[in-house]
Amino acid sequence: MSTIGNSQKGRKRRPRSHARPSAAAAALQGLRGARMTDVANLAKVSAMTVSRALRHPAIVDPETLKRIHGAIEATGYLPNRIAGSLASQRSNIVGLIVPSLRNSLFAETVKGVADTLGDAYDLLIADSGYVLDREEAAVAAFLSQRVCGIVLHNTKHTPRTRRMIQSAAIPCVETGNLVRCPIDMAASFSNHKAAYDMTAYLIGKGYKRIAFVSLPLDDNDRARERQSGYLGALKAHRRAIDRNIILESAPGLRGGAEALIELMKKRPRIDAVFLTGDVLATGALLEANRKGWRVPDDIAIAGSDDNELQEYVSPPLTSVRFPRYDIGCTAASMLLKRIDGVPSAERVVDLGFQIIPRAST
Amino acid sequence: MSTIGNSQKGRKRRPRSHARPSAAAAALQGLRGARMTDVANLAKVSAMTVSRALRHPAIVDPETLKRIHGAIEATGYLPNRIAGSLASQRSNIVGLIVPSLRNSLFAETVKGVADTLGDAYDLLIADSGYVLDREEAAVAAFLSQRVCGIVLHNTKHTPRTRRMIQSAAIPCVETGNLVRCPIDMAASFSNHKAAYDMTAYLIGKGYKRIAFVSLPLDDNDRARERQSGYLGALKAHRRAIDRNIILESAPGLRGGAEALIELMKKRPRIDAVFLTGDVLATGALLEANRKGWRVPDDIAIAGSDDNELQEYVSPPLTSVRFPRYDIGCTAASMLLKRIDGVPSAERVVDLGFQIIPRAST
DNA sequence: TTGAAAGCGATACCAG
DNA sequence: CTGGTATCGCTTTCAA
Repeated sequence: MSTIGNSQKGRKRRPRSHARPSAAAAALQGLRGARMTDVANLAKVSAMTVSRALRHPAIVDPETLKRIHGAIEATGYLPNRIAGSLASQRSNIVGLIVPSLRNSLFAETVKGVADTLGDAYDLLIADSGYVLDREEAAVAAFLSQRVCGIVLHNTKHTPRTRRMIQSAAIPCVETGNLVRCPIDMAASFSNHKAAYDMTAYLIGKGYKRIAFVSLPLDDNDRARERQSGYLGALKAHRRAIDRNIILESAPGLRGGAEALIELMKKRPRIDAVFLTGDVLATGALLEANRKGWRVPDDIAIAGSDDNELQEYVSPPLTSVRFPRYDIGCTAASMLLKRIDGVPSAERVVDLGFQIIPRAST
Repeated sequence: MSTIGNSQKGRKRRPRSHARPSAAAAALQGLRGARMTDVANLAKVSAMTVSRALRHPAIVDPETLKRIHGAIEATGYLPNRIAGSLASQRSNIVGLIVPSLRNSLFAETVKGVADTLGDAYDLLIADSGYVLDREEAAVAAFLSQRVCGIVLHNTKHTPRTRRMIQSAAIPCVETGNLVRCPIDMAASFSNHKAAYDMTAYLIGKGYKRIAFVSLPLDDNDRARERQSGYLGALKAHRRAIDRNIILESAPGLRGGAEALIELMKKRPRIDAVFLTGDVLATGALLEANRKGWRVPDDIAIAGSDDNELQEYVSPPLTSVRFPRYDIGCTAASMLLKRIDGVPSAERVVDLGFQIIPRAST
């Protein structure tokens, strides 16, 4: 019957070790590690009511709500989502895997996803380094973390990756290429068609010998699609295909510059180059400027993945614009719809692309 | 006494709704949602032994281990880290907050963190949009998620942000600027000194009227530090300070281009500009090229955050190089050390920077 | 080297 | 509108 207070009810148990760094300090600050029960005791309600106050405030008495919020404030309570997720069997974490965190292309998509997810969801990110096995490992890690959805940039996967995601039965959107048979859903554009259209555009402008440069095709389904789009356009227009002017290049400005140099050395008769991927086209253009090769008179240059830089160089680059930010937004919103149980319209969404003609061709 | 099998022991309970999408299908595939108990039953051991097999294989009998791995394979078991984290009171998720996911500067640091964390930790990422209140919200979300450590790019925070992190008592590294009093730890370089040194370098090259352009100082401690470094160098060299040639610019190539135009219009007598932040310097250089202003004869241009592009434009840009990738690596490794209980050496690590003189000055 | 029991902190369900 | 109770799936502890 002490008159000291009823603090008894609040803190009991915790017999396992878990040594909290000084219960005294915690009490002093009234902050460290308050649990829902602590809030409940302070507000003279049950933990359940606190839980409701947080999740469905509308069905809680306004007065009660006020007391609870006061208690939350006083204790510095931060809900434990680990416990919440375990109990409710649902998490609010979305996983995203890109081939490279460095590449600012992907940053656009990441930003679209993050913006669309908003405050209600958190974003787990991993980098597959363009390696399928690393993607698989990241997927396994994410599934262990029980993410509520996955966004993959890659559209080529190991069998186990597909199996794991399908078994987990969580929504998944692939964004790197418009695939016919997605694991689950896809939001993207057709790399094949983009390359086809750009090549056709160059042919239409009257260029006779058009070279093609991309990143290495190995494990890179996007690059592969683009090369096949280029080849398709040549065939459709009955142009000869010359394997000598089809290159795979290292990434970076230097990669593009070196590719151009090689092409000009080997086959001076080419009159146009389409460099797709990374910043290859910009690298080539800057190199042409340095060498004094006139663009487009000596050599026309077209790029892809349009950005502010391609618009600002001289001459500005003809390019294909991909809606990467929108793709991120769309991917996230497809995920959210599924999570919210909205009957899904389409599983594969084509966001298209746009050829931007400029002075370099 | 059925002779059908002992599958009885495996699947019982689960009376709450949680309707798993068809237990039959699950059984068929033998995959969906196996729990540790299921693995244990199949391997004829207790769940505890499975747990040990996963976490401390060395202390489990090799034969037992083999059976357990077989069972894991057969069931497609993926450990549930939510449950694991709740039980062990520790998570393996690190949280990272950058001002902008779009900016490739930050991508370097993100990559450094991700690479260093390796497979044992997952990375939660948020974007504060350069707004302190959004940083605070992200920190609250991360703490709710019970991250085991936090990396912040910002070094200016709301009081509540600091309080939350300190109360949570988890390791935290700030990376955007070398702060004297970090919340916990810091790994960075001095923005002040970098700007000071670059300004002094320009003075040493004989430039008389040096303009300064940065991103808006508002809520941006890095930009603030850089401006003060510039001012400090001018003072130290007894140069007059002219507020008319100190600009805050919008980001992007366009921002840099417009800043240069404004400076040339207003004060044609300036002979050098130091543009720091984003891609401002590159934008200015490209604009100078377009306008036919000779660099460095008409106007010298220096930048910061050196990258491949600054090296490739003509003339190549004098710049300051920041070790952003290393900063990410260092930040992550400081976090890991603390998590592993390694007695921490220094709380603040200065990674330095490097002035790269090129033809633009 | 292995197992049984008791939590971790929240939520679902049902009763009041 | 509110509370009691039984889990969620794993790890800690302690005993065998």
